[in-house]
Amino acid sequence: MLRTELANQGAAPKIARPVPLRESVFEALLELILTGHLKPGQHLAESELAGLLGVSRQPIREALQLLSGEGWVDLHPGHGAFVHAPTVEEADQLLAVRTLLETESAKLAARHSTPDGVQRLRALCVRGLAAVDADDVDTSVAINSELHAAITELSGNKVLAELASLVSRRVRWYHTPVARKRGRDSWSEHAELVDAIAAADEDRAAEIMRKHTEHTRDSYLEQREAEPIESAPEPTRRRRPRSPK
Amino acid sequence: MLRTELANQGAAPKIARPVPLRESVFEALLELILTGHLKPGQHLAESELAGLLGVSRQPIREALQLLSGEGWVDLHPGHGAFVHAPTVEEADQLLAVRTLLETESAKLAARHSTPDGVQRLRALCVRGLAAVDADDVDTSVAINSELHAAITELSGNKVLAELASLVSRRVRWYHTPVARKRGRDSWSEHAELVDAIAAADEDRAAEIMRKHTEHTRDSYLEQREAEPIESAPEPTRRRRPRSPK
DNA sequence: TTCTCGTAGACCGCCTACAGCATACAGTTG
DNA sequence: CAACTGTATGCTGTAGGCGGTCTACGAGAA
Repeated sequence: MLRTELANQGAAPKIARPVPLRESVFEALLELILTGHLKPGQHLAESELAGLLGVSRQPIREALQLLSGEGWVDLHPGHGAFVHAPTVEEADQLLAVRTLLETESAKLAARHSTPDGVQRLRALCVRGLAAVDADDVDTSVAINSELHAAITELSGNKVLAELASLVSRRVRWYHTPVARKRGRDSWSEHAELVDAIAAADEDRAAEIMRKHTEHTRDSYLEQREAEPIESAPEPTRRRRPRSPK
Repeated sequence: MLRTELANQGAAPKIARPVPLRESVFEALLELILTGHLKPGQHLAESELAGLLGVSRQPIREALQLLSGEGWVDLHPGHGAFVHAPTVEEADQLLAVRTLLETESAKLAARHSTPDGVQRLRALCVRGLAAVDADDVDTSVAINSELHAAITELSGNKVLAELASLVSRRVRWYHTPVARKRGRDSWSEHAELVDAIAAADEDRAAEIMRKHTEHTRDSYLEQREAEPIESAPEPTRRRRPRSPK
């Protein structure tokens, strides 16, 4: 994983707005966190990451700040960065907030629904079902995210869409394996949801979305004990300060 | 405004965890933005700010990243940082999201209300009313924020509280002068709200909060034309790239 | 006059270097 | 054997500097 490799991720040899290194680093580190190569609670030494990615500490620092802003890592001044270690309590709260934001989005999407927008949603539903039929879990999860993002965008409230997107990304960290369990159910709920949006039935859309996200939550809670998130062992080189408060 | 001045803002001569310069810079820049010394749309040259605050460019860069994460400035790769220029559309959306988050917080706060927590809220109401009686608008606004923060914390959902806090801070940028208009009304609504929370009446608390935030919104909308936010004139040294997508 | 092109200046993104603090460990003392 | 202290090492936070790019501006051509 060399520097050139990182910098050229944009494909085009010359881009009008060159993608700053920090964004490539951001993506790379997030990938490492989501795939579990960097475990929750683990201390992230800047020099180490710099060596690993073949860049200097500077872009690493900036990427860590960005990651901190989205809640992926915790920054403890003077102690460095640590991969955020989600607690079960926090996961519950995130899921609750997600339900709140997505429900409102669905309501607004129904209020402002357009034939064009509905058609986009239906297309995503088709692709999602196809992925489930093909047992392609990863694609199914990806399209699921796309669908939810499309609904929040259809709501017309960009601020709401941004927050929902943020929270959803965090949630996905916890419950990706859930999709394996309830793939088909999830997509039939999606179809109903889109129908409600197409009919501009705000209350029904909101209600379906609320139930939908709560189903997802329940599935997550069920299998939480089955496959708990693995954390880094406590003495991970550098300890985080007690009661950071 | 020298470096020593910035670094020693923590008051105590020796702090266990030395506050990194970037956080002091963050506060300083945010203050400059909120007070209008840095106008919306204005280009923020790193060297200039570094000279102004008496630090090197590094902490400035990191502070700008943090500010970007909270939506106060926009970072355009290769073009630098610009003070975020809020549109009326965005303000409306922020206010709508605030209503959503605060309403849910009030509902949860009523559900989880404790005598101890309610007492804290009442104390804040008393102080707030006192500030209004003394015509101390700044203090009134500050305590208003404290009260809302206390309610979101009482909800027991930290994720929700954090988001609500973030959105509220953004909102306050737009409507601080609103408080001047409807100070007393606002605090009588607060009192009702706390009563509902004390009575553990979820629906009533939610409804009061919804109306309360919408009143605030209406007041803001009314005086928006009266005192529009002043922006920096277009040619502010460096232009931001056209249509960043 | 208006458009194009070339040049100069300014600024950003990144790298390297250094000072200071935090942690770990070994030696010492009770 | 346990607790404490001094020292060494690693890491963070900040400074300063370099190369490349973008903007602004003036000269020349249509």
